Amino acid sequence: MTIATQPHTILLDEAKPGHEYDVVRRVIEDISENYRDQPSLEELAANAGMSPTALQKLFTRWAGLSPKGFLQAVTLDHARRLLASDLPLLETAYEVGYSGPGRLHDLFVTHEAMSPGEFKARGGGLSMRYGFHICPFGLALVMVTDRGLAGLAFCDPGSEREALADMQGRWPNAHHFEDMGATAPYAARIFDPANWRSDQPLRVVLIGTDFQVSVWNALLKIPMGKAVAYSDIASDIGRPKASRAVGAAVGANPVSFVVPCHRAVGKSGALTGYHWGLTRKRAILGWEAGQLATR
DNA sequence: ATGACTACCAGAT
DNA sequence: ATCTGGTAGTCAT
Repeated sequence: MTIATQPHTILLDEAKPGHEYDVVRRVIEDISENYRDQPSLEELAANAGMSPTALQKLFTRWAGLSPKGFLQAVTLDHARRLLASDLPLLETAYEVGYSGPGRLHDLFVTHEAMSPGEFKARGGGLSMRYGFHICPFGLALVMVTDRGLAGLAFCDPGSEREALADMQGRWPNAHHFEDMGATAPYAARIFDPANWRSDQPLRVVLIGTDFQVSVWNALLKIPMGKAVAYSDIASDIGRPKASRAVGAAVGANPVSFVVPCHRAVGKSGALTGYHWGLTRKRAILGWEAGQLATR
């Protein structure tokens, strides 16, 4: 069924990159609501209020993938294939310890977990610097400590307060202050694949319960372009029946995108949920497919 | 009590 | 043959 979208006129700032994702997001919503009847580029463009060629260009520049390609990349069948491919990969793939650097997540991440004591302190004695940055998926709220990246959240322009509250609530005892200068390099490093290099691994600090950390650790092992079922993660961490609890832990991941919680899907390949909005999950998955295709 | 889960069964298409 | 919806196990918060 087609939603009668108002002929919303975009008044200002159409060229700003932040608004680019706005357009893309609407198109993605459109696609995911109507993907069953294979909307044509013309229809999508009409709904978005722009010319087919303009949309084609914008979308492709954004995702590295045409709207059509994106449509396919986010399909159930596709997700199933990602799942089916090689499941043993979780067991074998990378050698990872809690401390040693390793090749994880094409982004190249070094991660360490905070001690249980530090976790219980709920951030006490920790300084968190934060900043908002435009990224391919809207606004990114980046939070860092002197030990590395501790938080990454998404939001749309206008809802910065909520995102910040959400994040700060996770470490209520920390000293939070804004410092875009400190966070900007992280944003640049994270969202531009050109900067994903092993010689400067991204330092990440995982702050959570033991169970959560083990789940996030498992997520870190999923390479780009692959997906894993919650139940697979459950088996991987040695609690085959805890898939539901795994879902909760995945959902609690404070470092979204970097810890690729978007690559966790239902056993059927269905995208079951995302703390920062299902549309965003689709966007990230589609964008990743585009990065792979362009590589 | 509550889920970003699953396996399973009954109807419906 | 498939899809949909409800149900009953499960387990860390």
